[in-house]
Amino acid sequence: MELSKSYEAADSESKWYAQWLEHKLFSSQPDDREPFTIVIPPPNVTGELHVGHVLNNTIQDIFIRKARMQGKNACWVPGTDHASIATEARVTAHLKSLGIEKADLSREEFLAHAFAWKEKYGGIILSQLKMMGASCDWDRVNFTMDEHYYKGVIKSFVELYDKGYIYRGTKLINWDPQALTALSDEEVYFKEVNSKLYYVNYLLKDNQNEFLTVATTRPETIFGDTALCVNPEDERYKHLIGKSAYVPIINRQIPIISDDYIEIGFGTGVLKVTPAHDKNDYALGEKHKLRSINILNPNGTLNSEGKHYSGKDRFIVRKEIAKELESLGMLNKTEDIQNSNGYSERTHVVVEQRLSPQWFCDMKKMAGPALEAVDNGSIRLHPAKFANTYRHWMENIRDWCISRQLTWGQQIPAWYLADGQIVVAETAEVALEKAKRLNNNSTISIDDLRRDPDVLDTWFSSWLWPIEVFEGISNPGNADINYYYPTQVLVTAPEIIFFWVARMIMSGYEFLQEKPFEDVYFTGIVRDELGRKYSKSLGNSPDILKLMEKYGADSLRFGILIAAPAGSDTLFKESLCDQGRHFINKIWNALKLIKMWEDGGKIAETGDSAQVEPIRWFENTFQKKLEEIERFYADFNLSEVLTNIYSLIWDDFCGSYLEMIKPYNEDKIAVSTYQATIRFFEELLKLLHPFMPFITEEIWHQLKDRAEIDFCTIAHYPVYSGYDEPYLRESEKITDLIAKVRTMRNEGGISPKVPFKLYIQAENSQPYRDWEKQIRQLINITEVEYNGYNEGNFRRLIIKGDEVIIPFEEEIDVESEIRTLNEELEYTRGFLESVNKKLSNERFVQNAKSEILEKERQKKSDAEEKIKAIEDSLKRLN
RNA sequence: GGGUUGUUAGCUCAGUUGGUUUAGAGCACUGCCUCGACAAGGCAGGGGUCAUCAGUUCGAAUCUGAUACGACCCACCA
Repeated sequence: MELSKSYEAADSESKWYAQWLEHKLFSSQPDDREPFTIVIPPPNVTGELHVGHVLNNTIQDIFIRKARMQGKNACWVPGTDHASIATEARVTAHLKSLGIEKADLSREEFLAHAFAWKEKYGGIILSQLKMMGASCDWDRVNFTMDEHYYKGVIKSFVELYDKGYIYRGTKLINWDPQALTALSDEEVYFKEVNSKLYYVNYLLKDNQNEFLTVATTRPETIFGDTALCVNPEDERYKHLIGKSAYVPIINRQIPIISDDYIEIGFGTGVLKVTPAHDKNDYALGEKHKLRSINILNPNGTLNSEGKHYSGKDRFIVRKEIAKELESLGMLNKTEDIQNSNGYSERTHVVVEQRLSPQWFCDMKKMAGPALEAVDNGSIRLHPAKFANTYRHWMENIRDWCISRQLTWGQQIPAWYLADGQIVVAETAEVALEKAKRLNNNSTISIDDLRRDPDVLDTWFSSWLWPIEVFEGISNPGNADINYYYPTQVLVTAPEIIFFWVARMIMSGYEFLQEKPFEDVYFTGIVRDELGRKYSKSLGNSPDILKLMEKYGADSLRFGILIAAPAGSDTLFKESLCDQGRHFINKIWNALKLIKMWEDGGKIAETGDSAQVEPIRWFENTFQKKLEEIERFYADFNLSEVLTNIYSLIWDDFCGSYLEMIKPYNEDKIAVSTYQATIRFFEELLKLLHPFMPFITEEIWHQLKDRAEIDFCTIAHYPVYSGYDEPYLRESEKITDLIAKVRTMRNEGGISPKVPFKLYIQAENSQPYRDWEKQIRQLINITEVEYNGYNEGNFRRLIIKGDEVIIPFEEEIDVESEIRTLNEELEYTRGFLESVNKKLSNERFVQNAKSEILEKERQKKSDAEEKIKAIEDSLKRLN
């Protein structure tokens, strides 16, 4: 069959993916083999593939594919996350566009709409993962709102409640005024912003002509002020402690208290205390038994405490109240300052502190074993530096606010009785039984129980992911969880180390008394070529689908992996995909060359001993590189793995080996050489397969006829078996000779087409004799003569300690010849001197390891030989 | 404020416990080459006082300290 001129990625990719699925190559069931399990970090069900997903999922695919080829039972579990805030917002907006208000719907109706929406639009990302070549077990797709998953989350809640870890309490929490829900500390991010510092005057009760000036960034919160506070040591204000002042506008009388929390030098040294809207103020309020006045509605507008500002948004009030204060003469001045504000991770609006009753989970007990696991290396983080970050967070862990005022999510399994009693149970029926027992009253009916309307934080379901995808909580002790858990590698972004990774470790030990995974590989952040994060607002995100269409999934995978150094960010640009495409083209052309031999009858039945050396050389080179590649894999350094495979294929196989064995003119290639070449090609395809699954599968099949189930995807991965280092060093003489002759031709302007004769002066000429055929072929040599010294003004090259003489028909420039040799002589002498300096240093000879000493001696004798050869050459020239 | 981390060629990065040459790769750049796999290519070449200073050592890109600039994380700011 005629090969096409170039590789057609689109056809090949859809063809092979379909075949892989048809033959169930990605499916996994427990068996006798060693399991190798990865659970995907579940993308939001609303999500679409972006460049970060490509990096993350390609890495997982590489690990999974390699493990599969190494004979392990590879299982990659895919799925999506219900992402309660994001999805609820999307569904609500969608309904609105249809003229339906969420407020008009019952809980059940809304959920029905949400599930319908999810069925229709959700999970696009999973089909996009397939386009990327991800070898997930698609029979195991999980969703965090699946029936078993929902049940597992509820069960875990009840279990933790019964243990006393989960409790209900009224605390100051982070409030998202747009999503109208509580948030955990992790869902708030801080950003430096330009803002104004307002200096507001508070009149003193005792002397209505005097005032205290308070510097605040939030003048709209004065309605919630319940004290002023100064440092007890502050000489300016000492006499006022215990007195009172009036809040401007509303003229409420508030006490002036003291606390050493106040920094004398900061602002005016006077703090207005607003316990309902600030964490530190809240603490002060508790300590000094102050009133707490909530001035905000849930949506961020002021409530009736805000008097004539009631109903207006906090930011509008801030501007208006400044004007009013100014008109009243109570605004001393304003200053521009930089301060940091907390924003909602989901809606990106400024978060408010709000006092409200919520559900919390006490994490302190769970943190113990989780911290221990990372400290003692039972779980390894890559790069290891993240262990410090992890430890710091774990040691300072705070209670987790797990309730959300939303509908889309697992509803909290808590029921309230009329008197405020709380019953927590997996179902209403069990809750009723518990309520009856609790009150010793069998007349309580289901109607007396009111279920908490709130749902759980999405992360309260995600933290069970490695367990519940195998139904380890809803159906404990089943065959899957016993076989696949703990999983092997987790590949994720460092941003969610606290959100997710740390919590999975805690839940693993809490629910299964076992770690969830052995290694955690943190990818870097993918940035554009200017080092900026990809973001919607910058509009710099590449369209992944277009890139795949243009370059193919393999090239995209190549592009993103080659630029992803271990432990730091990835700078991505489209030209990297181009490099991937060039690479594919190179491999394709190697295939074409080999096919040409077959089709052109270039294969000879008889053996050819002249091709023994290239085969031996490549075998050793391959093994040497394989050793390095395995080392980089062990270090999770995938870009270096790929770089090495790339150069092994491009430089060593195509650039050197194929050129060495390529039949010229009427020559033929021995069938043994041909078979060795096919074998090498196969080994290379296997090495590359985890990175570029499609092109390798395509060539795997083009290379020879195969049985129906013979796929590169399940071929046996190459095994390192050692190599002959002295042999490889010896053959450097040949590559050195070839390169030097080419350089000489280049510099002398002598065309590669001009053939010439070679004289080689060498103590041991055997290596040159073994490679003579290749030498003649690669640098166009008509004849090689050994140790037959030739008089005359000829070019001389020094190969290690050997001398190579090239006679030309034309005159050569003796002067430049001498100059070149002198330069080399000078360099080598300098080098020898540095070696001698070391060797004549007694302390070096005494202290250095014997192998290093040996190396230095080898360097010395090499350099001396070389100097002698150069000097001989110079003598003959003079 | 606490912590982590970085600074090596024009760009992106390697450089293993200090000693494989007087520091490497890819991309970019320069020259030559359409020669029967491949111009999406081949062959060759130029380019770095390893951020700065001091120290340890027989020996430092590598270890220590300081300085400069940068990145990130946590806490937090009236």
